[in-house]
Amino acid sequence: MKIGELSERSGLPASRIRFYEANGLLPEAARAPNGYRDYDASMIGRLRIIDLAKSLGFSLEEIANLLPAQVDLKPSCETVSSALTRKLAAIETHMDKLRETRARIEAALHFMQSQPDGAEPRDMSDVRF
Amino acid sequence: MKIGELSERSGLPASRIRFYEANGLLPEAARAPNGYRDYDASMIGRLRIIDLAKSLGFSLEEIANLLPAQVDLKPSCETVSSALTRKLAAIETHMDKLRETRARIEAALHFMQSQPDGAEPRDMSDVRF
DNA sequence: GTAAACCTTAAACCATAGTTGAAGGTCAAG
DNA sequence: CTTGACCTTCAACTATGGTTTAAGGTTTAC
Repeated sequence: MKIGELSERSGLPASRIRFYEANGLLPEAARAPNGYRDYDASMIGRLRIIDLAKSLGFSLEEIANLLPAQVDLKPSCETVSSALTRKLAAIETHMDKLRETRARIEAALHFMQSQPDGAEPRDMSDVRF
Repeated sequence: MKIGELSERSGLPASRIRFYEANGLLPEAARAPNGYRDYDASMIGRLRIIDLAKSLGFSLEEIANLLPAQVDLKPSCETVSSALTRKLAAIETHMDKLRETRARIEAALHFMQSQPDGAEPRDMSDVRF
């Protein structure tokens, strides 16, 4: 399969497939005698895994580290599990920050509501949230 | 007060103060006869409000829309309250997305654990999380 | 023979929030 | 009078991440 067909079958532009290869998310493609990339059908699955990982919040760099570029070297279940677990922890951290910001915004909102109607928000400069 | 003094008193580099003015976060500064910006003490408070808003997750563009550049035109409590309320809603939306991603990662993790030891993660391509 | 598909490399794009530099004007001290 | 500190404007650069496009050159297909 040439890159154009893989592109059609995967729904990704060929430029992106080349980019992923150049950045270690895909193994270096085998080449036909004319120099064209030559893929087998398993690449479609691999591209879907990449999409899945992206949608779970993994950066391309993380994905490249997780899916080794050597075709026959596959990540162990432990490698993947621990990456997922770490990503879970990162999400918790992120959510904690959002909760703290939410609390500060709520405090600001309550402060606004406790102020007389004509108060000037600029006076908030003395207030700490 | 010249920009250098405002810079010292506010803790922000003069370059940033000029940048804020150029981007509509601050009113156009009054000018001394020599062209130098001439500030009064209220600017310090205004800069602190900007810092506060940034720390609550408002972008510079949002802040510029919220704090009109005309010195004497001040946002009403309602304007500020509704901006805060909208930001709160945005945070909830964001947290919902994180919760969904977290659930999908957990599903992937459970799937991994249910797999035999030698299973190849690349086979996950058929699985939808 | 010409158009479409492929190749490479490099550069541009998007957004955000600035910082830095160049070229030049102004001001206080010694 | 001159040196250095400060001021002006405007443009270009920084960084991050993921793409996309452009330019220029083969190869294949009809």
